[in-house]
Amino acid sequence: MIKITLPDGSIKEFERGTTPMDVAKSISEGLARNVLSAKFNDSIVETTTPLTTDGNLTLYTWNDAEGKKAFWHSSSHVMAQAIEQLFPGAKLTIGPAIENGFYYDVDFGEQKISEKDFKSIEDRMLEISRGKHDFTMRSVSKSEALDYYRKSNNPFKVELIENLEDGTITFCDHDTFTDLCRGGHLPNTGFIKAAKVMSVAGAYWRGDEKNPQLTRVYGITFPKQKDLKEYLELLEEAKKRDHRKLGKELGLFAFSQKVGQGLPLWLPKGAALRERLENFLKAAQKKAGYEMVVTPHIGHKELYVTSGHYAKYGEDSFQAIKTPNEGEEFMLKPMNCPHHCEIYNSSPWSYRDLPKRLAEFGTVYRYEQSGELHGLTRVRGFTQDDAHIFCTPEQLDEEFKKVIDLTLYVFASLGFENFTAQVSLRDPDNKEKYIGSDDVWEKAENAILSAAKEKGLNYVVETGEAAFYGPKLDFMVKDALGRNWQLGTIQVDYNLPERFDLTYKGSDNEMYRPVMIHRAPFGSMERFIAILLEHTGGNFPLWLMPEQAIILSLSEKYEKYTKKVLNLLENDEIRALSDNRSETIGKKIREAEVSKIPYMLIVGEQEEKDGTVSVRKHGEGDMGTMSIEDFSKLIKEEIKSTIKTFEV
RNA sequence: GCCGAUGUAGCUCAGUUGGCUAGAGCAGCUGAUUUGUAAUCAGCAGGUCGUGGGUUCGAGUCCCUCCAUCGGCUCCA
Repeated sequence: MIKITLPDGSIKEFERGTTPMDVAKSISEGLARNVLSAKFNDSIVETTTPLTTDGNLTLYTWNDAEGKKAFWHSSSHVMAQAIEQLFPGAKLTIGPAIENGFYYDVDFGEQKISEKDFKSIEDRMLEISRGKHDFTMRSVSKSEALDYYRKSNNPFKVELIENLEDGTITFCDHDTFTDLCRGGHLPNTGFIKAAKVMSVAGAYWRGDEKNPQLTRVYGITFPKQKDLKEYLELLEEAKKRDHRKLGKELGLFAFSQKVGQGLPLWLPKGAALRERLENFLKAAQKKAGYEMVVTPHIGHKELYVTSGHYAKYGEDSFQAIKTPNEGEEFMLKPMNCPHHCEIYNSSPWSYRDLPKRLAEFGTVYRYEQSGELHGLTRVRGFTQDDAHIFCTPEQLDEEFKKVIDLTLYVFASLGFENFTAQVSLRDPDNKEKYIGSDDVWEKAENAILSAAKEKGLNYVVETGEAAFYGPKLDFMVKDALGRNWQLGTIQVDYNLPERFDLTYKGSDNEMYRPVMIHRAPFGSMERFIAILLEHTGGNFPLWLMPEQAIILSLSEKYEKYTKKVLNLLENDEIRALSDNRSETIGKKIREAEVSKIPYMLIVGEQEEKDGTVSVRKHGEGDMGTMSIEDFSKLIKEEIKSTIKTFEV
């Protein structure tokens, strides 16, 4: 007999060789019907794996992330089988579960796959599922495994197996299908009741551009048809919050083929919105001891040779601009740091002057490959809410933590609660991608890790994600479709101070090297506004709204009173519009609702007589009649409650 | 840049197997209406069908080039 401990702490005895499925059955028939996968002593096992020792067992259903993972991982086997049957000769590579569904990378060889084929793949998948084929794992020797895939002429699987250790290799079989697999499956294919092939895309073998390109087939499956329907509806809803669509509808920004791809044009309402955001951050930065600077949009090539950016990005950036007579080369600035270093160098500093915090809303231009551009989130010309802090090594820790506070303040003020903090470190196996010595990198990485820890940030560590001159702490936020974007960033840099020979005089009259912090709480105005649009669906906090209220007159007869109300609101610095057209009030309300104006003030005979407005709130409806002063007060209170001042 | 898809009026979309002068709703303009909480009525105007080439008696429709956009990959100072 063995002792199995369940998550609730209870311990039950079972025959040696009992399976997780048997345990589920012993608890309840219902659980047994719903159990999808299991974890035994920290490793994922099949529901049919015989348990031979005492241990902790967790059973997973569709409601657990692990359950979904097993579901989708198993589904990728089923899709692979369907593809193999429909596209004979297609070579399978890898097919993992992802956040929403799964994919399989396939070498289709000469065959083509497109959206037209999706339906037949889905149908075949469901056909296979209905067969209720068991997933069964078996161990194979390395030579056996290699033999199997050499015979089927699949160099990808051969390569994978060559990198595996003999004795650890397992295959998974279901129906007539066999795949190299580590495990973690549903009991059988019958659980899959709904299947959808979502899209195809090119993907490089092992994620390397130099390798051949495979076709990645994305799919998703569900235990109920209804779940699939809901998922697709959710995607439709998310599309309504797409910032590209909202930005156009709300008149915030536009693009022009003539101006060039990835170069946003800010329309009056969008420009005003940006300005409000800038002023919000400027006020906080002023309190935090930053000073504003302004630098040009171009810089001499030598500037970037010094910074190292030229060596790293010179070939892959907008090319140099030349002066007509002297042939001097200037680059469009891709970042502000070199300019700020030269501001630092414009006068000598004492340790007493530090930290020096230089801030600039600096517009930069980067050549992003055309396929990488994406609305406002990935553009070729954008404005960073940039600042560089030059401090002594002793001040670094404190300064870094202050920047975390500022960033958290920004995020909290704009309602970004679900962000991920990511510490991006150097890839220790690819040191040639970075500049600077090991010693300096170690110092910088430790500074970030300890600050993040001390601030109690819930962070993940990603190696190989650092900037080429230093490690970073990034604040990632998801868009409407769940894609992660880096917004705020804080970076520690010992390298540029070296390259620009930045110095300060210490208390001992010796010269020292300052440390530099690069930071941008928004990241860029463009990306931040894009993500904010997707989070709010265009219903920004009242203080940011292009228009806060619109006065809707019942008929042209009340034009005079409308003007009076408008004037009073303007006196109170409320951004308001008026609509005096000879349209029905229903139409005016509808248009105001569609354009997401937070408050509608309806005025007619009664209001004019009493000096009041009839207030309607966007998305909510009639709030009743109140005096103009009371309405002003209402607006002011709402703004006050959503935006707090930054406390240092 | 690579793989796949898309591109018709300001916006959302129709447009048969290639066949008369490319349609609709909304927005716009003109007029009527003077309105009480999500679309008043009528009329008018608006398109080199993304671009350039080709096939054809004939191309929005078929083929190629380029451009832009969308979903991914790679990249992201």
